[in-house]
Amino acid sequence: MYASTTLVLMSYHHGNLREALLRRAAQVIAEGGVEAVSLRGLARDLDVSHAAPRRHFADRGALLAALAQEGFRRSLEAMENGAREAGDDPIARYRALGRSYVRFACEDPAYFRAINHPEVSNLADDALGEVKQRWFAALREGAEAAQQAGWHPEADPRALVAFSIAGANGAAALFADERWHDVVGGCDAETLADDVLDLIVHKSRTSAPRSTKKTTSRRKGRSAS
Amino acid sequence: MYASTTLVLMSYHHGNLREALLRRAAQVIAEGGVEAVSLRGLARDLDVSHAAPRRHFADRGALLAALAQEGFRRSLEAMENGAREAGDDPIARYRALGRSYVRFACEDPAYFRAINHPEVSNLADDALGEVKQRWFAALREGAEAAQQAGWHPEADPRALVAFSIAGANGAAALFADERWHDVVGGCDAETLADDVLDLIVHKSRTSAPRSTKKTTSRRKGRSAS
DNA sequence: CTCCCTATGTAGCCATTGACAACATCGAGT
DNA sequence: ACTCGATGTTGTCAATGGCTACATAGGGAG
Repeated sequence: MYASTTLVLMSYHHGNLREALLRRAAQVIAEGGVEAVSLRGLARDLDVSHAAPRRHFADRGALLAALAQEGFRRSLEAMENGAREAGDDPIARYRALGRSYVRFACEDPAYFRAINHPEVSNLADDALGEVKQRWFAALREGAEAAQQAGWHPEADPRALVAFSIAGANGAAALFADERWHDVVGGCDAETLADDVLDLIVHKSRTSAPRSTKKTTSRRKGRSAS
Repeated sequence: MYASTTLVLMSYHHGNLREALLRRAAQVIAEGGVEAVSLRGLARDLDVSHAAPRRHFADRGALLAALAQEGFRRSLEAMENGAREAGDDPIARYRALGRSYVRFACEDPAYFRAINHPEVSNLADDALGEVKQRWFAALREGAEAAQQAGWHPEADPRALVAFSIAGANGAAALFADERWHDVVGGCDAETLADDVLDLIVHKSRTSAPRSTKKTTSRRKGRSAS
């Protein structure tokens, strides 16, 4: 459980409370949503006083902002890795970008929720804003490259980006949010996600007409509510 | 301001507190988001005691659920009207369905937020669940009809519905959420929404290749942040 | 007409939470 | 050895949700 990085001095008060808070907060979000995160609750869980978190986060919003920032970083990393593995075709890369985002949302709902929670979106946090901009830039660049490679050449580039974000976020929410569990219930999330992504970024479909798809052997959880 | 239905007896304690609470709550959401809604705050705004709302809503969640229910009703009504006006072509009707939803989200962000707030999504409210099911059914039926009319005939119907919901909700969020104001800032929301909808439900494009579009003379607000 | 009963609103209470201030302690650098 | 900054602790306050007991208005039964 304690795979911490730099030989934590557990002798002192706590060690690295900041990281512990973020970790625990992510757990809490995964279990009960962003609403379930309370500074005092985290403090209790970590056996520190109720005011200890304040030394690391000015208020609840700051903690959520840090969490969202981490979420953007992770998701961006996943998206870049996905695009890299997808090869050179810009359209395939862009599809992989989106697919990686959806996968990230499914595998780490906590960070996805942190990113997309309205309470977090309204925060004015410089560091968070900066990461968000980078995230958005990656998407925009991917969309532009894909368009130049022939993806919806006639469309307004801004609409393409909006469409992509809308689709990707919507698809991700479909699987990561409690909200849709009953709607998509009973489906294999991986296959469904692939199909939805195909509808967003028309795959070069050289292989099969959907159903002989077998890229989907990772996991099938999160389908039955 | 008091266009109430059944001759309210203002002599008594308040009249129809329930409706007043819902109305005021919608205002508060529009101004400060769902988080800003507090039972006591509403009670203060309406000059009743802090426990009065409890006579009409068991708890905060019940009020939000009622609000979301109203939101689903309104949005469904808007969508059905939009589809009706769109004529007979199932694809055009489906596009109008989505377009109406996005327009609803832009014009009445309060209800859109109430519908989509994670805190509300997790509520177990029977009436709300029932309306949500009807909303979803309308979308599914529209998607099925559109598919039979030639929209993505090769796709998995479930993926089509998921794609539609994802796209519509994502697009709506793009315009109704604070979150994306900086991203879509500077664009004309109506045109952008039309373009995004075109990307979701490929319009029968008999008119022009995008830009001579002039269906968009309603309003242009909500583009500059 | 009076009495009771239900719907609705009120007043008071308590636990939880976020936020703040004052104080305590560890440990590093002078 | 002393000081000081970083980190935690205790105490406090206001706001909130939720609960219970109480009040009041008005309608219906006798």
